[in-house]
Amino acid sequence: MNLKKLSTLLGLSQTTVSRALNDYPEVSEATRKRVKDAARAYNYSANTRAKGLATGRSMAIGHVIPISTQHEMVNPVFADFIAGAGEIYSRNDHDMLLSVVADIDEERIYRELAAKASVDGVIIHGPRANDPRIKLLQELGLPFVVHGRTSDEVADYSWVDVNNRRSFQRATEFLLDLGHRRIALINGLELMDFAQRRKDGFLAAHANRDLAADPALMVSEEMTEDFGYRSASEMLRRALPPTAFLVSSMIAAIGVRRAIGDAGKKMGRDVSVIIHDDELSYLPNGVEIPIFTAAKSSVRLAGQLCAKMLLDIIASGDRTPHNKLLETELTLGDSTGPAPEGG
Amino acid sequence: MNLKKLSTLLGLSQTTVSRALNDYPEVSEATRKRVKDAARAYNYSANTRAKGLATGRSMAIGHVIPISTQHEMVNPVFADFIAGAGEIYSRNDHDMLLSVVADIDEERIYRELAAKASVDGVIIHGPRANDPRIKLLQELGLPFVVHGRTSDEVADYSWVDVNNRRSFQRATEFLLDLGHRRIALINGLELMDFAQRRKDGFLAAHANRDLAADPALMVSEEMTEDFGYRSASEMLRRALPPTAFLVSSMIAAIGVRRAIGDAGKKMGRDVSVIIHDDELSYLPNGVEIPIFTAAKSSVRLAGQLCAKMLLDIIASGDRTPHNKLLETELTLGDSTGPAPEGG
DNA sequence: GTGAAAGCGCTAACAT
DNA sequence: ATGTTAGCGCTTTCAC
Repeated sequence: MNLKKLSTLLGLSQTTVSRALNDYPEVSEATRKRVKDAARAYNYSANTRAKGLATGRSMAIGHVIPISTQHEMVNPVFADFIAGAGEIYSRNDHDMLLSVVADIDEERIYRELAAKASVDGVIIHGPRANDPRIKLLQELGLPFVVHGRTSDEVADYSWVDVNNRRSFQRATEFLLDLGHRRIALINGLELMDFAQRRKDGFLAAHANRDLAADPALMVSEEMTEDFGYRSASEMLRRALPPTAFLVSSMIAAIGVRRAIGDAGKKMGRDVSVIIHDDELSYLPNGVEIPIFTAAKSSVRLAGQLCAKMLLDIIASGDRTPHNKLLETELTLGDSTGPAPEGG
Repeated sequence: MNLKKLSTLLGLSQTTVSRALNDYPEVSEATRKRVKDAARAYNYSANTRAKGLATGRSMAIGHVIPISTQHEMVNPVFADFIAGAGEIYSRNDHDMLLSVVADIDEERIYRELAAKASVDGVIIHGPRANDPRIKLLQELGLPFVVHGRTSDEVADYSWVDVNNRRSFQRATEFLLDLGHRRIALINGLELMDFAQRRKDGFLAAHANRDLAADPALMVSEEMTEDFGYRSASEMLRRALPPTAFLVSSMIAAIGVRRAIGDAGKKMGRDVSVIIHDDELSYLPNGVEIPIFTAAKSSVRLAGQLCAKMLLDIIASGDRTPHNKLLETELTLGDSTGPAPEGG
């Protein structure tokens, strides 16, 4: 079924049928109803490509998922982010175009997306210091929203970010208040902006109490489960092992948990850094070594906000930077548990 | 830059330029080179929608990601599956269209994808018994490949599946050979085809040795971490707790591990059900309670195969069912560890 | 080996 | 309130 057939069937012109379906005001209500009923009856939907060609818009948003060349690994938070964004897109009749691409090839992909005009805008993930993608997209004139920020640039682009610094500062303060003095920070690659901010928060919490964070307890690498396992195992074998872990990713936290189990320690309560009143991603259990991880729910929310912001920008044609900093909260469950043995 | 401008620039007709770029044989090599160089220089790529409109093909594959209405949860294996499929698509100049949709709305989405002609084919995930989507897509004439199978239908559709039955049978046999007699099966919802097959394999392994599987050690539910934690905790509190766990999902396995830790048991060696010579997803450590999970690598491979099969089907126009059963192997690491205490 | 022209299915001026 | 027409950017006969 296409517009031509449908309009012949109805004894109307293509124009009128098109206008009726797209809610143009000049069409009479009687006609509109007749047209819409017929469209439903014949299961008619306008051909995406023809519509896009005529309007010059694709009604699609691109997400470029860079896959680590080293580990062939997809960052698992994408699943939740994508789910959040996808929800917004389908609610606004937009499609989501996914490009899974080796992180080396990212620039080429953006150029292609722009040249082929296959999307109206893109979402950028995991910005790095002085990220070249931002300049590129501005040059290409392709609207975009960054999930995260890069510290070293002026804020001349739109972004949505979790307040990483503050949430890690508070998480650290929470552990310090419990009496922990040897807190390990298992962090992401420091060239990633979020890892840098989280570390800042971790250090600030110590500094505010005139304590020194032990550099030997701070590691940063690509966040694999193996990395969590290796680094935590090594730390736990030391004469003075850490009494708590602050872990920057869920995946690495799995490895950390395994290491704690192997070391014969009890698993700690998981405390999540969460947004608003969203639920905990882990249930609490007996506290001995607390582990903090970022909650899935916040990632999903970030996906929704990025998507909404980008659609707004595209619809309004307004290219002045928008941004949104998501404040997080610590949710601690019903009891804070005992202080660590060695003080 | 578009074809018209490019051809004027070159002093050629649109036709010739188009033919040169699309490797039509009748164009002279000299012209082809000149055209391709110019295209690169001006960063020209054919507009996706115009090309699609002219050819009647979208060069895009749809993936409908159903999100559980109960848990608002995305099955995390999608990340790896998508990564595998995406790799194949980009290698073949296809786009991937993702629709994240409440599982209730799936049918509507398929109808729309077909009506709007926004994709050339789709991949179906997580087939259930007598899955209505299969009939629907056949009716719509939209080419598709199913990731998984439904047991109750004749094989008149194309699918790619892991040999779930056999891999779980072998995993169970491995545990039985180690001396385990109380093996827990933490399984997915039994209305999902894969869960049914895995259970079959589990039971077959017992039956082959004239052993009876304890029904109280077999649970099935939507595979959340919480489910893994709850069910394993409960089982471990019993007078006769299980000595090994066979877990149907990585996420649930995290919960199971947590429960094992809480119960004061040591974490088991992780043994993965893997395909071919792909690497282990977990490193082995001290054995006490073995846990089996399906490896991520197999999911990625399945994504690649589904994608490749679908592209082949579309290219050839051949609608006779193709299928592929992926055989799995157990990789056991370097030692099998001690038998369980209570035999 | 190259070009002219029609047409893919739709929207958007411009009539009426 | 409805219809006519041109055109979005490409591919594809058909002609030379």
